Amino acid sequence: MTSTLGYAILTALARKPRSGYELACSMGRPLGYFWTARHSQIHPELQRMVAAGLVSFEQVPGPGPQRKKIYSITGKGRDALREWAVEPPQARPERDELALKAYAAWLADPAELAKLFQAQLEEHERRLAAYEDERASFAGVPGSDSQSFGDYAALWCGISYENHRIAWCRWMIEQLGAERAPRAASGAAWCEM
Amino acid sequence: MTSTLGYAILTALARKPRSGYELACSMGRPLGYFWTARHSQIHPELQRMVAAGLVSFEQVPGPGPQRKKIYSITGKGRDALREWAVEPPQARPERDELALKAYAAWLADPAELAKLFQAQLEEHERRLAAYEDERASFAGVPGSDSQSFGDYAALWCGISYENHRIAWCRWMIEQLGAERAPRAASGAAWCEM
DNA sequence: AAATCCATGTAATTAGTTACATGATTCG
DNA sequence: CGAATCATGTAACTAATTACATGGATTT
Repeated sequence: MTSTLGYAILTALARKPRSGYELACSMGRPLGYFWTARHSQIHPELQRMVAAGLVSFEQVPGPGPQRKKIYSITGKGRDALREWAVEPPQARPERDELALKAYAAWLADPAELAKLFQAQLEEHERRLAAYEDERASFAGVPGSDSQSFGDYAALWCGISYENHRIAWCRWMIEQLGAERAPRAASGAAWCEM
Repeated sequence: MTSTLGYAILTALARKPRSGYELACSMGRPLGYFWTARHSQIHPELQRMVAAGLVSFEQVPGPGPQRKKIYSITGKGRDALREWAVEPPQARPERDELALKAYAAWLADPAELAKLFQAQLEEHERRLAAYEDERASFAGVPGSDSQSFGDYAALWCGISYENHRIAWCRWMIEQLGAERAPRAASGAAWCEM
């Protein structure tokens, strides 16, 4: 019915009403970890969704030229979101530029590539630490019918993903460091996390 | 210099010369696992890259209206690829529709959502099995200066990713099955793979 | 006074998908 | 003889980014 961005907006509005600005810049934690959009994409999308009856808005006198709009999800929007949530995701092909660089690793300078993977590793370690901090604020797994279950489930996914990425970066750095030295297949340790 | 698609094409042509058709449909294993494009995107890109001197082509009498073109990477193309390989990847924001659905899980029907994650789980298990098959054809880790190191590195990434995804899907199914029953935080087993 | 934040929009461009268009060869 | 495969291209459209444009309120 709407684009995936539309549903991303609906998941945010289902939690609490927001302005387009808030949607755009608080497309940081946790939503921004798995879906992002700029305000230039969000504002037109909100207009379409108002026209489709999925969201409504209310003008409030916020700063700026007095034209702050607070958007809320409508009953129709909530129904659409509920239906969408259980439909299979449209298989968007994975595009992983770092994997592509790894695929071309054999003709690159190993030391330079190792530096690149080191920087990526540190970035993923930073993200993992931030996710772990957030996880620490949960006392046990929320029930699957509670709002915070969504937060927790997405966080679980993020932590698992960062762990995978960290393991791969470490392995790459190790391999690139061990230039020319003969390597044994590391047996049971292969792909171990 | 070129788009990322251009570099994806160069990584393929650096291994062996190919026609546009072969590039398009053999953007299956292993390249297709982390970068894909349709022929309608590949043909114009090849034309641009010929103009930029990154690839060259040779007409050969293949089937069809005799106009099969075999593209090869040029010295300039190889240099560009070498440089690109060690540059930091442009952070393209992650867009994960399944994580988005998980984030909206609290207002969806748990049984239906579990079915969805079950289907995803099976898909990832199929892929993992295919990757493991490919991995079995390697006798140890190739040296980082050999062409097959690229294959192996990308495969490692793929296997690790599928393992992460499988673990998350299993956890989601478990949580969605345990409707309403009180859940203990599964302690040390949290996010365990 | 300048910078930053809050706030909303439009325009231009790039990337990517789907559909349209053509045509020879090979296999059943 | 029809379907699938090999082969190359263009056109239309959707999604997303970057840049342009405006302007009040708050902080330094």
